Amino acid sequence: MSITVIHVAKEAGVSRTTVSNVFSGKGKYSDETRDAVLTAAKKLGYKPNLAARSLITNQSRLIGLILPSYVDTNTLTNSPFYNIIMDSVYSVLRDEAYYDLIIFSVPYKEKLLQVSGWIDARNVDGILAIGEYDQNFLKDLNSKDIPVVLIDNYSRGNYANFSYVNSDDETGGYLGTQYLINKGYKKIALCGVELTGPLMQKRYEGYKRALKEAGYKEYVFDKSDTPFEAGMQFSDLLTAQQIDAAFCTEDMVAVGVLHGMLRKNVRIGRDFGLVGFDNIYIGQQVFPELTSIDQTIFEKGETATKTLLKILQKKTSLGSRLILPVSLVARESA
Amino acid sequence: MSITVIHVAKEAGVSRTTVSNVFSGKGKYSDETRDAVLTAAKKLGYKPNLAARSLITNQSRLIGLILPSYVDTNTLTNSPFYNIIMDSVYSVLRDEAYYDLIIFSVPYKEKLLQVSGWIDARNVDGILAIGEYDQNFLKDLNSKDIPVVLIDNYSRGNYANFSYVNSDDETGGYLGTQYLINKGYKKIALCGVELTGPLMQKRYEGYKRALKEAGYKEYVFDKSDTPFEAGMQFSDLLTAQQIDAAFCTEDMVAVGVLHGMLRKNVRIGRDFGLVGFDNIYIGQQVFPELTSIDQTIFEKGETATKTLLKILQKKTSLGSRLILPVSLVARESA
DNA sequence: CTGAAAGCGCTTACAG
DNA sequence: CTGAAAGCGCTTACAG
Repeated sequence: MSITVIHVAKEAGVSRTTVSNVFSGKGKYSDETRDAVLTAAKKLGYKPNLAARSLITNQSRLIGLILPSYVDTNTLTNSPFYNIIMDSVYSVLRDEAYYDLIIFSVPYKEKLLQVSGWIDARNVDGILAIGEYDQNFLKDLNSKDIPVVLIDNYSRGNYANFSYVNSDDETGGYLGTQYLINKGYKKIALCGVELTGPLMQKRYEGYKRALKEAGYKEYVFDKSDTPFEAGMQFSDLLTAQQIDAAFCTEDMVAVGVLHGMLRKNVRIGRDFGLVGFDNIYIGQQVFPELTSIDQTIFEKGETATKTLLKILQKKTSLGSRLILPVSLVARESA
Repeated sequence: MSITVIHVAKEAGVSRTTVSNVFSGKGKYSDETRDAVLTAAKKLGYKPNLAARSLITNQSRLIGLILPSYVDTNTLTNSPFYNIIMDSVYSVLRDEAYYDLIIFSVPYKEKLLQVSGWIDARNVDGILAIGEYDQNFLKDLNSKDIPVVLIDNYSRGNYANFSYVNSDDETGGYLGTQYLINKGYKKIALCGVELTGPLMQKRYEGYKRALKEAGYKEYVFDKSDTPFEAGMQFSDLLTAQQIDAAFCTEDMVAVGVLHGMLRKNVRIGRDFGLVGFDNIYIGQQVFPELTSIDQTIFEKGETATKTLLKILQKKTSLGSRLILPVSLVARESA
């Protein structure tokens, strides 16, 4: 037996309509009426039941966050990136409007259909999705008729319900590589994990452009492993081929390269130049500290969330494509 | 206009009661009936509306996860610990039962009341809470009449709806310190952040016990800062006082000490011994790698979630107090 | 197994 | 502003 509008109405001596109006901020009522309702509600410990409200308004006040994780189940553990995004999403949701966050992690491609079902069942109001997904899933998302904001997704196609927030990955690749060139390094490698993905391709393109301008040769190292492990293994290949600098497409790869190089007594920042991408905290915790491309992850998450909120509040329309600037943060590794 | 039980019933040629029974797995129906219902539902794209179901069953199939964060808003970003917990919670929820996860982060003490309201509004079925909270909030949680499983909470008191999952923190403190003693270090410091908290006190007690057995003197360093920053600053104090080893109550502090020491050209693992607590991944990513107390964080989250699920399924009762074992993982820093 | 009926707690027109 | 009424989509007895 929970406390409902009926009890509050009785206690406050008003109609349930008025109670409803006060709590939803709709309709008209005097200040005294509002106070009476609020006092009664407080006295009885009344909280509107969101499920009941959801049933009639067809709004759940729930935002779904979709995280990809094809490698293993430990998405958050292995990717500081996602943590920052979650923090930023949460900080906006908490401050700007009353929406709760519900997480849908996608560990295997086979689960995509299931995720789609979960979204329907919860009647989620809007979706935030990070990364790349296959076309069928995107088509499915788009067909749900709710706004979707994609972070770091480069898919093309006609998705009327999508908006996009990306970073200027190509410029990042260019800046990182150019920095190494300016520092005097000659044999500059690109190191990354699954470079075939569209996002990594952008960073790769930036690398190419900088090398081309300088007339340098490409050395590309790609591996399908956890970023840190891949980096460790790259360090063997890099020394074997007498490469003297590496631009890594993500910081965790750079941390792996750093670890491997230090183990070989290579003097990082002098005999070997290292630049990462992401500018996550671990880059400042390792020693020597990592030079990196800052992609303002927190702001990216904030921007995406605010975009979604604006669409939900009908203050803007769908279809925007934002590209956030990047910058180089020079530290000790190059 | 969404597809409801009525449409499915009509399509399958059965009653809505039967459709409901099939989807909830209750009542009796033949295999043919079930197939007919499922076929019709699939054809129409029917998904049960959880809000409607919730309204009548008074179950939301939602688990609330409460994370504390008094320092700043970036809970997840700064604490790899929480990420592992979230991954583990999610992995159990996904595999064992259909529950969705809804996150309630508590950035400021003033927001605790608000969190309480959110829990009520969403009619959450059960709660997972990490860390310490003030007594009023705990009392409030307990009064909600839903099961609560606390991780790393040492509060005493009569909370009928609580269950606890902890690690053997005292033993961890003992093992870490004893290891340094056995390695021949003489002046062994304890370094931590906000050591007055009950959890850190346990680790401190273990440190004390080991020192006492060896007849060594205590050197305690406590600071209220982010763990890494505190560690960096400890490194100055440690060298100034010619301490030759440190047991840190959390890995991130140890990483800070390590960074500071390396910057001073101290040979870690030889001239200075360093042991952390948590055994998070960063301990294997820094060089030299960190010796640490493994507190099986992932298993702790799994255990807590499974405990909650069992209580919800009435397969066990409330009030259990589990203490998970810890062990020392020797690496390079001591 | 079925079908009609009641009801979960709320919001939404609508006539006053 | 109020109050009676309908209805969101589901589940739950209950009589058959």
